[in-house]
This record gives sequence, structure tokens and C-alpha cells, in this order.
Amino acid sequence: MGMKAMEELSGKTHMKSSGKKEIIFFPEEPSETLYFLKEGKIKITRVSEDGKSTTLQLLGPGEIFGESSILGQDTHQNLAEVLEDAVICTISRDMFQEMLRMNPDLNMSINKFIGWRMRRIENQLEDLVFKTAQERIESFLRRYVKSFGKEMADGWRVRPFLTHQEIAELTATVRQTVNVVLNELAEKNTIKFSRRFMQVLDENWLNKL
Amino acid sequence: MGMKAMEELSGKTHMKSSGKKEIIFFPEEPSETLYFLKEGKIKITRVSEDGKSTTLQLLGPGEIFGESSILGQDTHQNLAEVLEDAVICTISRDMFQEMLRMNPDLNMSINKFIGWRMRRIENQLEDLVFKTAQERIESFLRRYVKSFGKEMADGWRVRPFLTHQEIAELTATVRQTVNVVLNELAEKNTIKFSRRFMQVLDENWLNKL
DNA sequence: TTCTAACTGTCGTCTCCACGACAGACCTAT
DNA sequence: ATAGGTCTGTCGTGGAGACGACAGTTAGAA
Repeated sequence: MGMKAMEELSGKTHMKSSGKKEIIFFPEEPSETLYFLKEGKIKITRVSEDGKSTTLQLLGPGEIFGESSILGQDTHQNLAEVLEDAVICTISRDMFQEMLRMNPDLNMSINKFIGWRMRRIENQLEDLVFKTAQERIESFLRRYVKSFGKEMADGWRVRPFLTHQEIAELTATVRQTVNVVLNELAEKNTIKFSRRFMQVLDENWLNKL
Repeated sequence: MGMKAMEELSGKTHMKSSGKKEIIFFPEEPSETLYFLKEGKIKITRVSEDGKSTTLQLLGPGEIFGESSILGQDTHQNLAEVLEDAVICTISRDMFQEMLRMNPDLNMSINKFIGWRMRRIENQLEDLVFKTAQERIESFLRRYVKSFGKEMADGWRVRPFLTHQEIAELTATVRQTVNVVLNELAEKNTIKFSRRFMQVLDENWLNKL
């Protein structure tokens, strides 16, 4: 998303790779590191008292997370988990402050980033309030394909796909409902999917509101 | 909330008072001003395509809003409305940048503020996903009394109160449900209320999770 | 004081979708 | 190959709460 200053970060920092299901941070854990995702996917989830969870964000390459470290929060509230093998740069809070001093433009980029993140979460809240479960699932699928898919000869395709359970957590619904919606869409030849990919056949559907 | 640096703002800026129902900014409007609420209450609401609305934040004295201006967003997404006669300081984006240069600590305060705001909205999302309508209403009432009420001889009291419709929008429920919950609580002598105030009789209830 | 608009109280109905249950498909490790 | 775990497909049931309707109440302006 054009945050060149951010890219710069990646050079000067510690890098590590993490495999699927690895947890980057837990709720309640002290938040003193900023993370920059170079490759893979990460999900940020919120776990309730009684063990249910809902996913707040699904992040791809080029995105930041753990931003509570630089927003004056001393512990994390959410859980960050690797969803697809990842390469992650870590930047300590102090290191980050140092960088800010060196490069004042960085501040702008970060702010922009935070603003963008805020907007996303507010939109998610709006969806939750105004949209039905079905609509949430569909509109998530659209977003998912657009963010992570590639255009092919026969429509947009994204790979790998998610489990129905994962989609359910991303849309605040349940596995079974996701299943039904997915099959309905396939029925209507809007999409085509399997465990490992999903593909949009109906271009039109992709650009619905 | 200890943001002394923020208080400082209020001196150097333009101040104005606004009456109930006045709109401070609309969605889609360019966002070039930061607002600091000195007195009164403001609500930030999100309006859907088809005209329904849900309230994202209820703000009291000492809080900031319109922060998209400093988060690199060029238009507002939400609507800000005066809920209770207010005194508001306005700070242009440029002015704010200037202030930042003069007083680097301000940055920290602002970040803390943003972080806090982010946390709030994430919590709201969690409530929406995991709690029932009834629970949301009750837990909102608790928060409301705690933030805006005063302790009296016979329990915490807040004044003025909100209309049921307003509470419904704050909790993503409907008027009728709010009505029922409110009356149930009164029935059980947990609270006492009228159109102009609400008072908590059962201290215990106030500190439930 | 009176009039009117806004707010509150209370029903019955209806719909969405969560939830449990279980069978079948699919992966991947030994 | 095969066994065991995870994922998918499909029902039925139930319940929370939205929604419409309408009567009663309050309050603030005229």
C-alpha cells in the first residue's frame, strides 16, 4: 500500500520465519515489540472468557501488527497466530522510537497505517450490526479474493483456501452456516472451490456492494 | 485520564459551544480538524446505506474526536453529534502538526489516546459477537453510570439519562428490548430510573463482569 | 393551560441462524 | 495400506430478539 518508509524497516531489524499455527503473542502478554509481516498470513483473534474466538484481522505481506506496543498499551489484548508460513521482522519499542527520530516521515506512514486499521475495524463492526450472516460471509469472501487472489484466465483465484471454521471466526458465524453459503454460491456457479483453493466465476458478484 | 499535554491544547485554540443535536461533522466530509471536547457529551455514529445507525462512541469532557484528521484519512466516515450541550475546541491539522513540533511529548499522549480508543472499539466488537442483547444493554448501563455518574448517599446516579432509542443505538439493539431490560432491572430493585436520571441501587450489579 | 410531538410500555408474530448430532470424505503418518 | 484425526455435508430443533402495531404518558412550546 505504498508505505515505502515501512519497507525500510525490514532491513534494519531482526527477521525470523514461523510455521503455521505458531503463536506470535498471547493476550495479556507484555506488548513491547512491533511486527512487520514480510511473507505469509497472520490472524489476530480475540478470545472470550469462555473460550470462543473471533478473528479481528487477517493480515498479509507488508502489514504491521502488534501496534499496541507503540500506542502506549503495555499488554496485548489479542492473540496473533500464523495462518500461513510467515517471515516476520521484529522491532523493539525502543528501536522503533530511535527510528522515528532518524526518519520523521515514518511517523506519517505509521499514522496512516493506524488510521487505516481503525477504519477496517469500524467497518467490521458496521457489518456485524447491519448485515446478515450470509451477507457477512459473502462480503468476506469477496474481500479475501481481492486481497489475496490472482487474476487467471478463468477468473480470480486464491490459494490456499481457508477452512470453514476459519471463515466462520472471521465473520462471526458458525461452521455450518459457512458451509451452506459456500455450497449455495457454488450451486449458482458464482464460485468454485475445494479445500485448497477458491475461484470466482462470476465477475459481477465480485464487485457487488 | 491524566493526559496533561492534551489539556494544554485547549488554551491555544478556537473554542465554541454547540447545542444539543447540532452536528459537528458528517460522513464523507473532509477531515481536517481535530476536536477536543471540554464540556458536554458527543456521540460518534455510523450510518448505514439504508439509514439505520449505530453509535460507536459516547464521549465526555476531556476526550478527543475527529482523530481521522491526524491519522492520514482525508474524509470522515462517521457522524459526530452533540448529545448534551458542549464546549469544543477545534484544532486544524496544520496547527496540530505545529504543536507536535513544539512539544514532542504530545505525540506520546496522542498515541496513548488512539490506543485506548482502538481498545474500546475492539471490546465493543467482542461484546457484539459474544454477548446477548440483554447483556450488552446491562453492561452498557454499568459503563455509562461509571463514566458519567456521581456517587450519592443512596447509590450512583447519572443525570441526564438517555432515551431508550439512544441506548438501543449504543448497544446495537432495539428500543423495545431496551425498555424491557430497563424495567426488569427496576423490578428487581437493581436500578431506579426516569426520563431524566438513572440510579443504581444494587452496588453489586455495578461491579459484575 | 392546552396541544402536540416525542417518548414509553406491552403484545404477538416471525425469522434468522446458532447448536447438537452424526455420517461421510479427506489427508498424512507410520 | 490403514488408522485416526481433522474437515465437510446435512438435518432438525429451539430460542433470542427484531419488528410492527397501538395505546398510554410526558414534557415543553404556544
